[in-house]
Amino acid sequence: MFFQHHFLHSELSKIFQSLSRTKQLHALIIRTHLSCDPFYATRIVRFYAINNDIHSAHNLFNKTPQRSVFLWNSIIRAYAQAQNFCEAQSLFKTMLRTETRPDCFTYACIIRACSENFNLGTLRLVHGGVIVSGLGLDSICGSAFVTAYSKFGLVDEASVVFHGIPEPDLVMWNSMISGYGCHGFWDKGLQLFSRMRNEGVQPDGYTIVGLLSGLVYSSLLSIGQGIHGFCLKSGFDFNAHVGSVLVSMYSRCKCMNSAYRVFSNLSQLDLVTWSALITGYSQSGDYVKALFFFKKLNMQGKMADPILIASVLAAVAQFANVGPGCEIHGYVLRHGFESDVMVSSSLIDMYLKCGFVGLGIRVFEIMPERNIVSYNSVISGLGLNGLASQAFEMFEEILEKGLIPDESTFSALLCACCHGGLVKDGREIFRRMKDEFCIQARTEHYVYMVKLLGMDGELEEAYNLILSLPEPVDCGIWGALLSCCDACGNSELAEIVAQQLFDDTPEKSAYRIMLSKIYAGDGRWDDVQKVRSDMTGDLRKMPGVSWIEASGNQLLERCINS
DNA sequence: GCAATCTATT
Repeated sequence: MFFQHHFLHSELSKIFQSLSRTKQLHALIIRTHLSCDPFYATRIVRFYAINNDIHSAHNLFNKTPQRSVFLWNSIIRAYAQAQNFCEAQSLFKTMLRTETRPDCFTYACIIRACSENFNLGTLRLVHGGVIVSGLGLDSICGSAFVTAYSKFGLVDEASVVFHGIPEPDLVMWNSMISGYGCHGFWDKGLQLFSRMRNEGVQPDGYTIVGLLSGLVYSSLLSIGQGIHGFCLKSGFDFNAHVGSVLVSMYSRCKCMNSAYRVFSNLSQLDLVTWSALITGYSQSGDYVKALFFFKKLNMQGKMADPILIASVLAAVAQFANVGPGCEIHGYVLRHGFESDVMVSSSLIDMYLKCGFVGLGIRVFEIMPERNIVSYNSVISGLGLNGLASQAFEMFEEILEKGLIPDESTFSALLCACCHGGLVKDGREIFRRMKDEFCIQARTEHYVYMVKLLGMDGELEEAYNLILSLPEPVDCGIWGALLSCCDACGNSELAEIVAQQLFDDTPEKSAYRIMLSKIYAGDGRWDDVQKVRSDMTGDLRKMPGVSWIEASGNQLLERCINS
């Protein structure tokens, strides 16, 4: 008997990565009549869950009469991790009717499940339950609440929970800093970081990740560099997660040299880090490097995932060059990614942006399963290629199939109307979006409406539409009207619109260039001179360069604007 | 003894 116990303990201390080993161990425990012991049952339930055999885990749970809080937590967690929130919740409710009281870990698991399941109502109920059960000031439950409320975008509520805990632990600080970071409140995150250090709490990798994730604009580069400096001093740059977030921070800031430097110094590179680098090159317009690193990844025998493939295809689609896109299509077929909705939608997008409408539609037609994202890709691509009537046919198909159009669907349709000059259809679809589908118009929708009206000469109506919007109006919307004034040669309205833009965004030179161009068209050279002389230093426009590839030759076209 | 709250790429 002693031997058996000794043997079992040494076996249990190993991590069971294989289902067959778990089954062997389970059989052994049944033979030794230990299967009713909640200690062994908990371990085996956990092993089954790790090996994705939730059925066996549940069976064992059912057969164990004495259920400790550990055993309950294991089975609830197993369902929550398998995304079966219904079963997790129903087990939790059953648990509440037993004598075993849920502890902070039970609640933490349920709280997380509520946020992953987007169930705010249940989250609030659970919050009440936690307070009633006397765990209202517990920092483990508190951290889970801070994270959950943040995921719902309710950062203020998260902060109320955080400030209600008298002695926050490190995880609690980290949860709040991440909450701020995820919603772009990098300044509040930094303030909290400095408070935390003043109170003598040492940050860890999670803290740094939370801080860095808030830096989403290239104007925040120097803040990111400061945090990077702190990482170097504190030795956090060896942390794989921190390294990966540094790569993506520099990528977002379009600072690819630094991104690559961090990347090349990392000792363990996983797919997320590779993706961060490749996406960075893709989004900063360097598709050659994006493809180069994609190939390098493959040469190391690592397999890309749908997210990375979509990102590389987006890089290729920015250029009217279908060759590399076809190569990636081959890769997709070879590795069996064609059934992934995200991959197929990116392929459609790529082919249509490169002007290969037939190929894009073909990919769409053979997709086994189409969702609203795939339809949106097709509609937007058809619109770009001037095929507005086909775009509207697709819209009808969405409705026939019972799919629900979203904001992007209407964006794509309005864009199609702009390209085709379909003012009447544009007005109608804009009205239906609001009245019939109860979708609130966003900036991009107004930009398209203003363009559509303005290009048709209805400048006054476009202007009145903007005036009817609540303040502050996005500069993209005013900018759209300004370019319409340019196209219609209306310098009178252009002056009013431009003044609005100069007040809102004095640092953007594009609008000043546009106004000077409008004056020039009117022959008002004195005014041209005045606008130009207002532009000093950084506001001066760089000469534009653009190129297209035609039958293998690069045609370089240089336009001197200054 | 066992379960264990907070991290990165679209």
